[in-house]
Formats: sequence, structure tokens, C-alpha cells
Amino acid sequence: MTPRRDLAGLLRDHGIQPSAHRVAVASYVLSTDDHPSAEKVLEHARAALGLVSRATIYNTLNLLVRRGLLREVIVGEGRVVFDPNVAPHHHLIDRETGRVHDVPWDAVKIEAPAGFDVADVQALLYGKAH
Amino acid sequence: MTPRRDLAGLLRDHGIQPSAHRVAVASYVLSTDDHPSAEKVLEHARAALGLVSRATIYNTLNLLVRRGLLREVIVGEGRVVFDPNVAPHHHLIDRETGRVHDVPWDAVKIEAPAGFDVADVQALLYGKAH
DNA sequence: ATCGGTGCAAATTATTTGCATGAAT
DNA sequence: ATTCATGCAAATAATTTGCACCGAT
Repeated sequence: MTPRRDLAGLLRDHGIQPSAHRVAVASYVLSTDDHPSAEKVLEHARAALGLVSRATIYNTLNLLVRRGLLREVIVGEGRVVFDPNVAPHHHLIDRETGRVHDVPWDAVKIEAPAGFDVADVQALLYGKAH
Repeated sequence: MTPRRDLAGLLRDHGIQPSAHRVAVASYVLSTDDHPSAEKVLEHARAALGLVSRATIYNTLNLLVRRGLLREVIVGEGRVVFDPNVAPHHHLIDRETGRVHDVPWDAVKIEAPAGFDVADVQALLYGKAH
């Protein structure tokens, strides 16, 4: 497989110049399972770097998505969240905490409707821990 | 069951005063399987009534949703659409035409993740007709 | 010297809200 | 007369874009 030395190397391998801001954003968003919003990514970036523009966050997140390192997930109700797990899987939203959890791909089975080729499925499960 | 005489009666039964605008909006959006956006509902309302404010459309749609006659569905990529089918079911988005189709509830089976009560599931299938 | 990344402000898009007018009860 | 729906414009919220600047190659 792709030998990955470090974050900067990973970014470069995906055609992204590893600027300080991009590395800071990537080091958080590519290794968390928080499913952060753009706003939360901005907070983390500011904690790490001081002054960061919101536009830079959006630009960087969009770039990571375009390059296949990150996935944008719309978890209903207009919430948009980012997930470094780019393999096929689903999501569960805890209605009490708002937290988003990954759900394994094969926990959901679909019977494709007649007359359609289903290329992708995104299941959103809403529930709560018990 | 609730004896439903006409649209105005249906609205009244749900605590909605059947103004001309509301009846016009409802008569389209409650009987179509187009899964229209707010904008498309506005077009139809204008075709039927002439001058209609966008705000009135949003107010009316939100009212219908609040009263349980309509469901708001977010079909990925920021598209928001309205569906008069308020019974549990899923959706399939045709990637070529953009059209949204209803998918029967039991076409999708989930194995609830350990430790969670799943109260609701919304599956979005992306594909194309063949 | 050039290229590309960043900050800022302005633009965009979708939606909501406040307010005054006018219609319906 | 009072209530409530409507139109309009302004407010909001989330995201994108244009542009000037600045640092790194």
C-alpha cells in the first residue's frame, strides 16, 4: 500500500500542498471520530493557530473532500458534518447528545426497488443510547 | 376514519384555516408524488394564483409539516423537498433525472447497533433507472 | 519573479421574521 | 371590531467567491 510517512506526506500524496493551516486542519479532522461541523473545525484550528479565517476552513475542508480524504455527511435537519471515514458506512445520530456515530455498512440491508440500479445508500439512524 | 369532504375540510380538520393560498398550495403539494422543492411549489402557486410571496409558501409548507400533513425530506446535497406521504418510508434519488421516488419501508432492514435504541431510519438510495 | 495560500469583505442562496395592510369572521 | 393571512423587505445563517497581500519556492 501507499507508504505514508506523515501528515504532510499524506497531503502531498493527494496533490495538496501542506501549508501550516492545512496540516492543522487535517491533523484534527482526519483523525477524529467527532464528526465535526465546519464551525467546530474552525474552533480547533484557532486553538492551534490563532487567527484563521472561516473561508480558509471551508476551502480546506472542500479540498480534502475533493481529494477523497474526507467525506461530507448531511445528518438531517440541515446539519453538515465531516467524516474521515471514507469507506462506505452509515450513521447514527444520538438524539440526546447530538453525537454522530458510524454504523457498519452491512448493518443495513437493502432490497433494491425494481427497475433501479442502486449505486449508493446512505442510511441515517436516529436513536439514543440505552 | 375521518370523513374527508374536500381539501378545505381536510385543512380545517387539522386546525388550518383554508385560505385561498393555502388551498392552492395544499392541492398541489398534498397530491403530487413529484417531491417538489419550496421553489417548485412557489411556481405552481403562481401559475394558479398569480402573485404569491415566497414567504407565504414557506409559511404554508411549514404549517402543513407542523400539522402532520406533509413531510420535509433532505435528499442529500442540500436539496430540501416535500412529501405528502407521511407514513414511514425511504427515498431513492435518480442521479440522472434528479427525481425522487418513494421506497417502501420494509425494503430496508437494519440491524440496530449494540447499545442503541433506534427510533427512526431514513435511507437515501442513490441510483438510476435501468 | 512567480505561484499559491490566506484573510477579509462582499456576494450568494435558502429560509425566517417583523410589520403594516387588507380580508374574513 | 378583531383575528389572522399576506406581501414585502429586512434579517439570518451557511457557504462561496473576488481580490489584494504575503510568504515560500
